[in-house]
Amino acid sequence: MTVQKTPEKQRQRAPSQRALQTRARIFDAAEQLFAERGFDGASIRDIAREAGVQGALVNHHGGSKEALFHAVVERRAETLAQRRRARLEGVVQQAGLRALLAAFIDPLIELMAEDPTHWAAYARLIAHVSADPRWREISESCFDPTFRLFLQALAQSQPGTPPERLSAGLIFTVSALLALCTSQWRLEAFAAPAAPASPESYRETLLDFCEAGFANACAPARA
Amino acid sequence: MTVQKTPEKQRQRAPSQRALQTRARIFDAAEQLFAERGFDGASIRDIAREAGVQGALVNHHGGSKEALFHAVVERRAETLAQRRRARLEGVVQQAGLRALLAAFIDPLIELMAEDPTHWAAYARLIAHVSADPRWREISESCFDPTFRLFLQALAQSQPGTPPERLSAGLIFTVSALLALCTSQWRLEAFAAPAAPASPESYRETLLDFCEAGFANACAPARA
DNA sequence: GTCTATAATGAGATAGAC
DNA sequence: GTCTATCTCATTATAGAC
Repeated sequence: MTVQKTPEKQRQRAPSQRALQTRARIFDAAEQLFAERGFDGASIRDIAREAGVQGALVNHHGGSKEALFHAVVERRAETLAQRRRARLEGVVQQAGLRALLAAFIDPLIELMAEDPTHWAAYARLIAHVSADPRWREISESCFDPTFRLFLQALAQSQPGTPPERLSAGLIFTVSALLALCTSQWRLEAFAAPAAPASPESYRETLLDFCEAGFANACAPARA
Repeated sequence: MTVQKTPEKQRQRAPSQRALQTRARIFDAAEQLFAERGFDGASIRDIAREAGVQGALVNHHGGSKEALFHAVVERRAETLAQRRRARLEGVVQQAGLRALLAAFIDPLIELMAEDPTHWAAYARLIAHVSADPRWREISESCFDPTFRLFLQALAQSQPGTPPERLSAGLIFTVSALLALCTSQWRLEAFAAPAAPASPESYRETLLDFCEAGFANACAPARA
């Protein structure tokens, strides 16, 4: 199906403050519910109720349900991508594997720490988009470019590694990162109840895991 | 919500061959569609059409939609769990990390190789169940017991490791395994088109990645 | 921009004949 | 066990008053 976004009518004048707030509330509610229940599990009505507006307003601001989903994902994608690019550029050529992976991993973890309400939901949303081939287009436009950027940097860091090993390694890293962001409850279910286990310590564990995994699965020596 | 399975009426007589085939077709269709589109994205009507039966038959054999979902997941869960337990028991005490992880990873990969039509769909289904807190009960009954078994074995293999590091490591491993099973398309999208990259080689990469990751993130020395 | 009202469709589930 | 027919409700989306 073609994407059919809200047709960009020529705006007569700038939207009012109230309209912008309404729009933001609708987007926040949609983000929350799409993240919790996925695209099919969240209805426009649910979103309207969560946002405290009438159902018709959701269609007015978001267009079709699919267009709304696209818009909600795209809303924060550039923020994440910019932070990742900035961190990547801050890593000098020979900075090593760990710094490279941290440049990919940390932005999302940090955004979740800065604004958990929105970014924890957004992380779940990314997980939905990544898991469902139906949203492949969104992935390609929002996340793949950054992914490829890191792939290139990793190729320079691990010269001679077959490209399919590099991409597999980064895919494993992404999946582990998303598991960490979306399955806090699962982590807590298996950890000892005594140890509080801070987010920072989990970030350390993830980085330890992926750094060594990458070094071993993507070692220059291997063919 | 309580699970509300199909009430187990006293059977008058054994089901006919035809009935069993119908039931299997319905379950296969449900497995396929739940795997592709998730619980909410797959309708009973879609499942009936895919199975080539009338809609009412789906309710007859599967009960409510939720009960059908439960039943479809449970149908193959014990097969997978048995293979994993068998492989785990075949690993002697000091066999090492790699053998332990292979005992967890290989059964699913092998089942997918033996019967791709059903088990590739089932792997996607596991991914849905694992990602959605709504199916936590299913996870707990179908997959968590095996998970804990491996956690114990890993604790013996890596003595002194904090338990939350062990569970995090195994969760990362599961997520990477599921990514490998469900995102073949993504792997191929980033790999060089020249290299065919067999499933066996991806299994190797995954094992290399997780073994080293575990060894580093769950090293006995760390506190 | 926001509301009410409603159209049009599809959903899950069941009754009852065969 | 299987089918037809149908109930009831929720869904997305739009029309049109304000």
